[in-house]
Amino acid sequence: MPAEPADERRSGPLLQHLARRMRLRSESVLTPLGLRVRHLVALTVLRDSGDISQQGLAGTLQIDGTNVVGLLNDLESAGLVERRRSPTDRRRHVVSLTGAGATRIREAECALADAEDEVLGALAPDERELLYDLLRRASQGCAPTCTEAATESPDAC
Amino acid sequence: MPAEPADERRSGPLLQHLARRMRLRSESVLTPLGLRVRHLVALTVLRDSGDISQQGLAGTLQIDGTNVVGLLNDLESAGLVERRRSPTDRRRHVVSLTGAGATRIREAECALADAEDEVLGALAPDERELLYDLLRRASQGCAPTCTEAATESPDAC
DNA sequence: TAAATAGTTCGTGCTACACGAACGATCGAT
DNA sequence: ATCGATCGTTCGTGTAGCACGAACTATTTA
Repeated sequence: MPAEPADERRSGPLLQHLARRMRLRSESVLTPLGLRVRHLVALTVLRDSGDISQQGLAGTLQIDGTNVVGLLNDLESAGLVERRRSPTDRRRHVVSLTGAGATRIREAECALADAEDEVLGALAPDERELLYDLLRRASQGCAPTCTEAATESPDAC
Repeated sequence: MPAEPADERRSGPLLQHLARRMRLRSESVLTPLGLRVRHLVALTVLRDSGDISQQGLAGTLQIDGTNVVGLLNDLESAGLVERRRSPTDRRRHVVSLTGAGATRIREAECALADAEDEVLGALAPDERELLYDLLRRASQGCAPTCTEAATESPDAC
């Protein structure tokens, strides 16, 4: 047998696992704030990527455009985001975070402290910060639409 | 207003976001291997945490015990895991990864290379390795059952 | 003017799960 | 030896998240 038993460890399954645990923990905490997890995900994306069209948001969140409508209806009726018509293309809506939205995100993040403590309890504070930084950069890296990368597939496995 | 606008950045939403992207990307790749994402998550947990009861697996995966049965039925009929009665408590099933299961994980991880490249494309190879290490340690940290921590809630936010 | 595009609304269907009930096998306590 | 609790199993039911398609309006582009 070969010495190395194929060191092909992928983050995918671990990401799924931790995300599930985090989601279950977060839901009960977020409910009193009138938010679902997906709302907070959308708000966070919006905060990190700035103004964006609904189509762009659908691409980033990887959800169907028709479902973006309902998601934004929730957030807009709560005053957390704003839909303005794009001046350059009046078909488009430019979605942006409001001041209230930014505040609500901070409140939610604060409320999530316990959930994060439970799920990431094994990590030291500086490690959690490192994790956050990696996740944020990975998230922004494929922000606009990764879908365009579907063509290239240099599978050298 | 205070100088610091509350630097309460949480990893939760980013975890959800990236996990979703990763899951969507992974599904099509895993299908030819006869696996769903949740199967690979279970196998990975099983590999990392060693033998475990079904109840313990339900706690770690945070899914209902009745659904663990079906999940393990899939994996066992594919020869990837084994159910043996515990010698100390014959009510229990001790679930363990088989050699074929370990092999299949490696195959799956290999096949997931493209998906990971797309989702984590913004990270350098050593950063991805770092991310994997953090995720794995966080995952193992709350392995047995975090549920016991539900009682304590020293919310000092 | 015609065709394509962004967003909206509605309906349909699928999948993942939670949850409860009922059952057999087994353990623990009495 | 008996009884209640526990583990795993099977079945059924319900719900939530989403994808997908159709039809429509407003707008841009060819």
